[in-house]
Amino acid sequence: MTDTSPLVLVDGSSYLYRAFHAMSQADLRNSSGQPTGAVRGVISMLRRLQKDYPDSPIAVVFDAKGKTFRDEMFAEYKAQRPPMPDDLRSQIQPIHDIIDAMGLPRLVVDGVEADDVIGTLAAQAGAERPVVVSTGDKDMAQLVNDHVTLVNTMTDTRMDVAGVKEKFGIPPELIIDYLALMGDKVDNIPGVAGVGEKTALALLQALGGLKDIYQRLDEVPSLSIRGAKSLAKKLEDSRDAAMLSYELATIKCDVELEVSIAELIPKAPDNDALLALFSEMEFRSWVEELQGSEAATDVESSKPATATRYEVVTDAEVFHKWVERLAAAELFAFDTETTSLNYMQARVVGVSFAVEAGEAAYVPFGHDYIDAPDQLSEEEVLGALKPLLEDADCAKVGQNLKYDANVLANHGIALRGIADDTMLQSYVLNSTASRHDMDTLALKYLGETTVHYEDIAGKGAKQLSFNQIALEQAGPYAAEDADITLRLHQCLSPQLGAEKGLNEVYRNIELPLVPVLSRIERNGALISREMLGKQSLEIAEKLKELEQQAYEIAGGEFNLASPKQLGEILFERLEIPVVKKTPKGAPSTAEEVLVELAHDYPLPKVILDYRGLAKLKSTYTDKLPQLIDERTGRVHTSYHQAVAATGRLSSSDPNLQNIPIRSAEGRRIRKAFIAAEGYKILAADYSQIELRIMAHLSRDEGLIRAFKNGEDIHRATAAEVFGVAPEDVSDEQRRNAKAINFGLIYGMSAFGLARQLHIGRNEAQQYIDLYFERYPGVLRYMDDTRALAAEKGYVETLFGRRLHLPEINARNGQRRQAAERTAINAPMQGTAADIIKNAMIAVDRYLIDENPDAKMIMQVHDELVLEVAEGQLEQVQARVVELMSAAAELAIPLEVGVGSGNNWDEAH
DNA sequence: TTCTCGCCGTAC
DNA sequence: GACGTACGGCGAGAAT
Repeated sequence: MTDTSPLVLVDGSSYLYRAFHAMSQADLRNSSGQPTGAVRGVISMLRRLQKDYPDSPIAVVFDAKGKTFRDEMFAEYKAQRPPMPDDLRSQIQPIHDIIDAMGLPRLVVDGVEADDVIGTLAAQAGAERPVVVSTGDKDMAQLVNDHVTLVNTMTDTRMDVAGVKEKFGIPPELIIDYLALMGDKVDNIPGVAGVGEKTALALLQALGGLKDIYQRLDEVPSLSIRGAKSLAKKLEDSRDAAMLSYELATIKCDVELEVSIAELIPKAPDNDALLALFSEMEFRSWVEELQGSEAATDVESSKPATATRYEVVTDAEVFHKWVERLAAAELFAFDTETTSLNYMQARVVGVSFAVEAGEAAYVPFGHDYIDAPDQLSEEEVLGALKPLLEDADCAKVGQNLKYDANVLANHGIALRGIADDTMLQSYVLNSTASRHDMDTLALKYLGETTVHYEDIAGKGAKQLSFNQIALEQAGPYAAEDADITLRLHQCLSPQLGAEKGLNEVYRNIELPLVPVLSRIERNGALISREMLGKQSLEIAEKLKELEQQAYEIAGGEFNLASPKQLGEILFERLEIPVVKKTPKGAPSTAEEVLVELAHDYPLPKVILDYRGLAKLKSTYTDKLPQLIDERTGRVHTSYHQAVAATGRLSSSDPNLQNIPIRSAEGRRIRKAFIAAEGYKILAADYSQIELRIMAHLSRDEGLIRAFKNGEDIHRATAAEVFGVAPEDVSDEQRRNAKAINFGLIYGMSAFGLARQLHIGRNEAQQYIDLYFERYPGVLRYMDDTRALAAEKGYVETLFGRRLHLPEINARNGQRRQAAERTAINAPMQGTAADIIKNAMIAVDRYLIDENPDAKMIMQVHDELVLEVAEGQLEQVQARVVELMSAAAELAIPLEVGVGSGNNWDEAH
């Protein structure tokens, strides 16, 4: 604890109301119906404050029950306030309990309001130490001075003296006068009748405080204020009310308190109590966090926090000492700082390292703000590091090293020797956790609050790039990244090592995939700007026509892209019956609804066509060309390896995994994914991989037989379910069987199937019953999976990847059922993901070892896309199919379909 | 002007 | 309400 850590005073009552109203839309409740929104809001705000001011004394202040001195002063004070809603009242006790368990001092003083307690404590702190008042109440601005700042933790805004002047147009000293003139409807402070915000401000700016205004009443009529003539009389009439309002609005700063600031030190949290309270409220992520960090906090409390030694290295001798140290180390953590998040454009401007926990260095070489100190040169730093970074035997750990590998490649450095990646360690340990970024992991596993990038770089339009950040700030931030990475590694490696299956997924699949993905990303996909541009223009023409048609039918113009406006036109003006509603109760205009309405009305068809084309244009034909890299002429997606809970990759900027294929106009976009001169696009995809996995996992004889015989699986299913010979299966029967097959993979219910097939629920249930009768192994597998999930709390893929299902035993039926559906789907989707990842590693190794003129350019869940020199097409194609088929040993063959052509569409 | 949320639609 | 996993564009309303 230092003397300069600010005293933090939290206006609990103001947050209580604000959180309640902010969260009321969502109507959060736990499964026993207890409302929890305000609890969550208030507690998350306190957690943020704790993180922001870890060493500060703190008080969380609430209004006392019963009358206050203001009520004695003015009987009508706050008389207009409606009684506290029951849903809020019932949340107060839990909030108090949680605050106590968090170890935070909680204050309630009879006869006064929270504001007054806060004002008094702020006054007591005086100039001794800075005070931060956390509140959502603007009235508190009167407390602001050189030592006191206001923070609204819900909106993350701060207000100091200058901030008050900016926001209100007057200094803090005049805030009470301002409130007295204006009055306050909510608190029933009368103010001066007829004076609102504008007039109050003008008066204060022209004449000074309330007393001055009343002394200079004669000057009022000549002021250039609207209604100045009658204003003096209004003021005169309300003189008493104004004086009373002034008293009411004044925060009392001399309340007698039984505690002193020195006593406002947070205690260690009672984690057991917290766990029970969070569990009761069903705050899942906080429960998880507590459970995950138990080990960490235990360790922490038993020994003092390690002091950190972070240095900025600008001296050649010191730098080379570090390099020697890195070379001699068994393992080191490192991180690059760069100019951009775009890995193709980013330049490295500094590198940080850590060898021992708590100690780290940042070596800048590209910071170029005004008056930046002298730094070592890029050549000297990267030149000395290159041998280490490229040495496969020199073990390194990082957080999301794919990014570092990509940017180092921009400097001609090929990163090797990736011993561990903490992001992937965290992901494999618990893929259900929502984020695996370093800040989150540091808090979760180390109990450390890290410096956030936004803290030092700002945010929004005025965000600085890293090379513009002063070394005083950049150094500790960058060094901390390396230090935290190393410490995370020390924490996560043993956890992973203790789980054989998880460790294998991590070692054999995720880690080796990193350099493979890096290469695919950097290879990029060649797309034709011309073709997409032409398509955009043509679509624009068609959209214009459709728009005109829509206006004619609707009898007026409206925004076709607005579901709200469209809903009004369709269901109010045209009086078309509402088929379905959105979860929020608005009439749905979703595709399936419009398709149905299109039978009977002309407008829905036009809207459907419009939407389809507008989507293609904005998301694809307009957007993709913007993402072409200037130098390579290609688009370079980012594959995310720690996002999808099932183990799949995801892709963004651009997302290459949802390029259209189902419509002709959509396929035109695939035609724009072309091969370079002399090359062809090769696309290889697994056929029915998830159903094959289901056959393998369930060991169902019928399903296995069908796949072994190479049958058309949907036709075979139809033959079984509908009791006809395979050759007699009608198109409709096959279509229905296909829907059943997909539905099974997704854990679909009879209701879902009925909706999909537009049949009755009973009929759908009959299909499902028949299916399970014909494929009893599948039924057994599904039952077993649900049971196992409920018992263990997770499900596994064939390769041992785990997916945690915290809600599998939820009392809330809807949530539990959702978890059960995930339990059914995840082993199949996840095993498929494991398999194609294995295949990618194998194909990559083949491309490197045998060096054909070919490269992988895309992965789309069950498909690999390569760009291959024409002369080597057949050879590469054969090998890719072979390697993909051999990526897993199942009870049935893994069939791979393959095609090639001048573009992605032709390759299908 | 910028941010967040809901809705919708694309892929596998 | 009711079918799993993603990403992303747009409108609308809130915050600024």
